[in-house]
Amino acid sequence: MTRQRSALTALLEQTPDFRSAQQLHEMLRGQGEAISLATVYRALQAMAEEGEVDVLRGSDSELRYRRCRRGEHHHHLVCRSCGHTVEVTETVVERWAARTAREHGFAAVSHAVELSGLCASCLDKT
Amino acid sequence: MTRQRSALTALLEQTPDFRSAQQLHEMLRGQGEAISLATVYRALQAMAEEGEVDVLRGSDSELRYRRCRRGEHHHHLVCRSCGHTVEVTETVVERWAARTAREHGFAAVSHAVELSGLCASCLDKT
DNA sequence: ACCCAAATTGACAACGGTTCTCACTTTATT
DNA sequence: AATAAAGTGAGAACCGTTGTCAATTTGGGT
Ligand SMILES: [Mn+2]
Ligand SMILES: [Mn+2]
Ligand SMILES: [Zn+2]
Ligand SMILES: [Zn+2]
Repeated sequence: MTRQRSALTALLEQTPDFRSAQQLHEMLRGQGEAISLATVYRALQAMAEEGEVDVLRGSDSELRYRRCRRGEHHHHLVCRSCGHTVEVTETVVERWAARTAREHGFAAVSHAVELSGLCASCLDKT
Repeated sequence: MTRQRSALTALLEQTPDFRSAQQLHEMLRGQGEAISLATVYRALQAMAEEGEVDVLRGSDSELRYRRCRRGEHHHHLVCRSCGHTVEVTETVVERWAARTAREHGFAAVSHAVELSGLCASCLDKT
């Protein structure tokens, strides 16, 4: 565990919304940390493989990362305006996915499910 | 409607699986069509905006396109080995998405749902 | 068929996020 | 302190995609 990694880990711990590698890098620089962009990318992808952070790809092509509270499998409801994120755990979708796969003779099926909309507070501001 | 566009349209019509812009370009070149890669990109993105083709982004960062049979909203069950694609229309997920959004005070919620696994024929080959 | 404005095309440069390279520094172990 | 292994930084390279702009093609009016 290096200085750079623990700085990133600490930052993720106090960042509630999904952020891109570049955003996280800027945030670290902004608070005086000396760290390179390449290191941020490497650390994030290592954490993602370990399941320590969740990865999300928006409509654009850039990945965004988040330290999620619950360790178990879940999905995200993300505000497309402010980024506010709600973790959603429910078995309805998992059952649907399993049933659909079985009906079509598929196996080893994984699913990608994300919801994006406008959160209550963003709706108030209009 | 130009020569290039109709060639691409015809190709998509007889291509059952999701293909990338570059793959489609190579296929057209392979059958003797003179068409540039930029034109393929432009045509595909126009068709996507018109809803004439569906767009899917896999684990990598490249987009894949497919002329889907049903025009209404649906999801895809894709074989990660051979690309074989099944269109899935069911209301379970839509209801779950709407309910979840409402429970958390979100509005204007859209959902991205994709299933990927191994199809029956790919399973046989093992 | 001809004219012409508008749309489309092709070759190539540019872009943006990400990954690679490799010399150097830091870490962990003895 | 000595040493091997792991991590880092700067910048180049990568790759799918989008932009540029001159040249070509298209379609509607005549
Ligand atoms: Mn799930
Ligand atoms: Mn749906
Ligand atoms: Zn919001
Ligand atoms: Zn298959």
